[in-house]
Amino acid sequence: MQQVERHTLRELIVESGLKATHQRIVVYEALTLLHSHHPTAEEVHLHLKPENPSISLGTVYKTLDSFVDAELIRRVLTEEGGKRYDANITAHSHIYCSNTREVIDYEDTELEQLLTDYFKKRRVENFEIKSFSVQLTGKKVEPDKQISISRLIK
Amino acid sequence: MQQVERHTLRELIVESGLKATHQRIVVYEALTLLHSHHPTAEEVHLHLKPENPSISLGTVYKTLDSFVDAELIRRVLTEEGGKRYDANITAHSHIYCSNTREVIDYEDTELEQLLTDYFKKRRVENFEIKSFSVQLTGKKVEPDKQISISRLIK
DNA sequence: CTGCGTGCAAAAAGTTTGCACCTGT
DNA sequence: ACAGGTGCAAACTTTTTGCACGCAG
Repeated sequence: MQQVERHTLRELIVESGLKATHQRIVVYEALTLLHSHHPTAEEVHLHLKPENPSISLGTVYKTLDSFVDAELIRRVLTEEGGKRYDANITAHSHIYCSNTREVIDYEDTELEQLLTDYFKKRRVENFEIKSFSVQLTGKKVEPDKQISISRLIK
Repeated sequence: MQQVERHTLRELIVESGLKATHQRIVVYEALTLLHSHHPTAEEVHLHLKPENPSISLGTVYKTLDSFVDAELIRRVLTEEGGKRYDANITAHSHIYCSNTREVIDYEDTELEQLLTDYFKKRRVENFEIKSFSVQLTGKKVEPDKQISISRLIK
């Protein structure tokens, strides 16, 4: 997902039944670039403004909504109450750091497999499950090596 | 949790180091009553108004924040972007219905145990995990008996 | 050329804050 | 008595909406 060129983004958008406008392409591109940030609409807009001064925040909101509807991207669950978006729609989990309020990707194929197997045999009553993910909450513990210059400058 | 009388609620609040004011007691009570709704601050306020006309929405917001800080209740993760609260702080998971936008409790001790065991042996790097929960997303499938008059009227 | 998408600005929703007054301990 | 909590209203943040214009198919 890291290095997808514009041509492919356009195709993905068209395949979802949406018009591939310039705005949609750059919003999608921004999401893949900022994927580890799980950005808000405003963060996407901020990121795009320098290169695309005319793009409006309203359009970013509408675009993200269309993408979610089209299942091109997904909303990230959050305790904070804001809307965050994730271009990575493959099965993966998230860790919420209650200190920094970040949402960090947690990719663990063994865990995904464990749950896939579990839900294969155990159906939930009156419910058609589309996806599942594990939400971990905790606190980042900085390893020594991460006490770098950027920290000391502050 | 269903049937906790006011005396006990008061004790829980005091034990968390908070003053047991009338407002806090009724807010907590409302949360336990509406627990399956995972209400927002506004829904709690609406529920309380008839019996407590003078309680202000601002106080409900502040009270819920204090309760979360005191770990008396927890925020419910949501895709919608609003803040929802849950008085049930025991390990349990949630199902999000993309049709009705409800968050439904999913209690499955086998699942909780599976995950507890899994995370007991597998520590997450640079992270101190405090809690985890599984988020299922899907669509409610109404069983026949639920096709009731209210549906046909529409 | 046609309808969906965009930009803009205003409005609505949701949440926080400041401050004078009140109340549990 | 006094620290902490409450009510109220204003401010702020975030998201949605309506509409005239623009552009992809």
